[in-house]
Amino acid sequence: MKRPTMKDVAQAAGVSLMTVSRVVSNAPGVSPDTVAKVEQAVRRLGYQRNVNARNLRQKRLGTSTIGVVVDDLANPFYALMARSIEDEAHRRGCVVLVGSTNDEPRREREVIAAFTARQVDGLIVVPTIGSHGFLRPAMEAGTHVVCVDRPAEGLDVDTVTVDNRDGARHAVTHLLAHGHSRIAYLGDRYDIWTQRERYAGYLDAFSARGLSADPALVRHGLRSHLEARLALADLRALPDPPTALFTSNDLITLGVLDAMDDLDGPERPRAAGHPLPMAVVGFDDLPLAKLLDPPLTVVSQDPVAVGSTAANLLFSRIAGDRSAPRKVILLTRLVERRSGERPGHRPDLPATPS
Amino acid sequence: MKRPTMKDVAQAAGVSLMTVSRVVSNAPGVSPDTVAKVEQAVRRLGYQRNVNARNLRQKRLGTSTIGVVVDDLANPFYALMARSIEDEAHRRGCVVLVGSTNDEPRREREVIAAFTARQVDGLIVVPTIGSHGFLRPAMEAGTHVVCVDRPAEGLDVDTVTVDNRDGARHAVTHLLAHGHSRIAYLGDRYDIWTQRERYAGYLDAFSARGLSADPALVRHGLRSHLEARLALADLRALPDPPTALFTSNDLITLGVLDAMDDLDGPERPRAAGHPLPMAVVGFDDLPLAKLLDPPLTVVSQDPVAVGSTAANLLFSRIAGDRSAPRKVILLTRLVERRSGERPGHRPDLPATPS
DNA sequence: ATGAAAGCGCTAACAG
DNA sequence: CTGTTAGCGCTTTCAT
Repeated sequence: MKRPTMKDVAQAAGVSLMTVSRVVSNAPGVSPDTVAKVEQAVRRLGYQRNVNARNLRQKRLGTSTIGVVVDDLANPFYALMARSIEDEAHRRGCVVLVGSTNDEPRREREVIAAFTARQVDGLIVVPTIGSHGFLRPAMEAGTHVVCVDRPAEGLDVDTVTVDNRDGARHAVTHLLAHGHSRIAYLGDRYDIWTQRERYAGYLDAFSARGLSADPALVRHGLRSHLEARLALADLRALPDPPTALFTSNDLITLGVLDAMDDLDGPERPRAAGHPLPMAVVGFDDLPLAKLLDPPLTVVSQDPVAVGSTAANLLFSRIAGDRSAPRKVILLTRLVERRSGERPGHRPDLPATPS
Repeated sequence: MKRPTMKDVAQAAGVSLMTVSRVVSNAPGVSPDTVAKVEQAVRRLGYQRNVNARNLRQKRLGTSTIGVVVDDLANPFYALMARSIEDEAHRRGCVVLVGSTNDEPRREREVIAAFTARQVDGLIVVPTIGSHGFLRPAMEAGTHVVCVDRPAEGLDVDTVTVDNRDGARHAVTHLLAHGHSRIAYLGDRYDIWTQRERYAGYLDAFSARGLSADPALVRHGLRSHLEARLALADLRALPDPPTALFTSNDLITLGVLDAMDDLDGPERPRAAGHPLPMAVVGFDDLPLAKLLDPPLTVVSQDPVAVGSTAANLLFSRIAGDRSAPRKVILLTRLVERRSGERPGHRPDLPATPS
C-alpha cells in the first residue's frame, strides 16, 4: 500500500541502502552481480526514486523543473508557445509547471510563489503590468527568469518579444496603400505593453505619410468579443465612419468580424469581391482566416519560435551562462490575403517595402 | 547568494527553528510578539519555505501538485481543457505539471514517470493506445488517476469522455436528412478510441435508416492537414463522388475546407447559397466557423466542462473518496449552421430529434 | 566493491 | 508559549 523506498529495496535485495542508491543512479563501482540483484528487487517492488527527496540533498543538478507563467493557457498563441517550451524541456529531461495569470498581478505573484517554493530551476514568464522587483529575491537565490511576449517592468532579464510596433505599422501602411484613410484602431487595454506598441505602430504608419490618425476612430480597452462588437457599432454610427479597421488582437478581430456578419444579416447578398462593409486587418493569424470571404489579411507572429527561443535562453542560463541579459526581438509577417484591399483600387505603394 | 532556510530566519530573529516553522505555518500558540519578530526576519531575508522539503516530512497533505498529460497541449481542445483544470487546481492551492504525449506510448510513459517521481497527488491523463497497467504501481502507492477524452485500456478508473458516437450519428443523420446519401467519412487513426466511436456513429446513422455506407467513401488514418487534402482529391476523382463529407476532427475539417478552396481557385464565383462543392459537417467547433460561406455546421464538445469535471473527480479522490470508479459521458451538440444543407432541399426529418 | 554516518530543509512528537 | 529530538528519502563523505 505504501510507496517502497530505497530501504525496502535494500532489504529485499539483501544489500545496503547505499548500494541501491548507486545502482539507481548508475554509479560505477558496483559488481554486475549486485546490480542484477538490485534491479530485480526494484522491478519486483515497483520502486521509483523520490525525486524530491533526491533534490533536497543533491542540489548540483537542480530540480529539472521549470515554470511557465502565461496570461491564459487557453489562448492559442500561448498554448502553442507552451507546447514548444515543453518540447524543449522534455528533450532535456525537465518537467514543466504551468500557470495562468489572467493578467492579474496578484495571481501572477501567487503562481510564481508556488513555483519558486517548489525550487524550479527557472521561470518563463509573460509578465503582467506593474513592477517585477518581487522576483529579485528568487533570482538571487538562483532561479533564472526569462520574459516572453512583453518585457517586465523594473527587471533586466532575457526577454523575447516580437516587433509589435513594426507589425502594426505594416498592417496600417497596407490599408493606407490601398486607399483607406479613415482607419479605426480597435485595441485591448492600453496598459498592456503589446497594445501600446501596436497603437504606436498604427500612428507611425500615418506619420510616415505625413498624415495623422483621427482620434475619433480610436478605441482602447476592448476586453472581450462583446466590447469589440459594441465598439464597432459605435464607429459605424459616426457621421463620417471609418472605411477600414485595424484590430489589435485575435479576440477583437473575431468580435468585429462577427458583428459585421450580424449587422448585415444572414441573408445579406454575398457579392464576389468584398462582401464586408469595411476593410479589416488584424493582429494574430486565425486558423480559418484564409477561407473567409474575403480572406483575412493579418499580422502573424510565430509562437513556436518565441517559445523555443525563450526555452533555449533559459536552459543556457541554467547551464551557467552569466552574460548580460539578451533582448530578442522576432519579426512579424504581414500575411496579405484580401480583407485589407478595396475592390478595384490599385495600391499606390508596395505594402511590404524591400 | 544562497537561499535562506528556516535556520537562517531563526538565527536572524533570535528564536528557535521550530518557532519559525510555527509562524510560517500559521500554527496557533505563538505570542504575537514573537510572530512579529519572525515575520520581520522572514521579510528581511526574503525567506520562502521549501515546499519540497516540507512535503518530504509532512505527507498528510500531499504535495499539492497534479499532473496533466495530454496528446498535444497546442491543440485548442486540450489547451482549453488544461486551462480549466488549472483553474480548479489554483482554487485549491495546487500547481499543475503538464506534458504532451504526441500520442506516443513511450513518451506518455516517460512523462508520467517524471510526474510520479515528483510525488504528484494525482494525474489527469489522455491515454494513448495500449495497456495502462503500468499505472498500477503508482496507483497503489496512492497516486490517483482520472482519464479524459478516452478510456485507458486495462485500467478501471474515473473517466470523462463525450458521447462521440452519438455526436457523429447526429452529424451524419443531419446530412442524410438533407438529402445526401453519398457521404464520405474522413477520419484520423482508427486505433484512436474517439475515432472508432465516431466512425461507429457514422455507420449508425445509415443503419438507422436501413441504409448502409459505401466503403469506397471511407478514409481512415488521416494524420495531417495535407493527408486530408489528398484524401479529398482522391474522393473527388471517384466515378461517383460523394456529395457530402463527415470529417472527424478539426485538423481534417481544416484540411478539406482548404482543399476545396484551392481546387476551385481563388477566382471561383462565390454564389449566394452554397459555394462549396460538397456539404461538410465536422467534429469540433472552430472559432470562425460561423463566418464561413456557408457557415460551417459542426459537432461541438465542451472542453471546459470536460476539464472541470475531471478536475473535480480527481480532487474528490485526493480528498479521500473511495467509491467505485465513475464514467462520466458528456453530450455533444450539433451546431447547425448551413454547410450540411443542400440549397433548396427541405429536410425530411428533424436533425436533432426530441 | 560495499557500508555507516551525517545531513539536505522541514515537521511530528514530545518535553519544559 | 517555546525548544529539543528524531526522522521523511535520499546523497555525500568517509571508512572498510
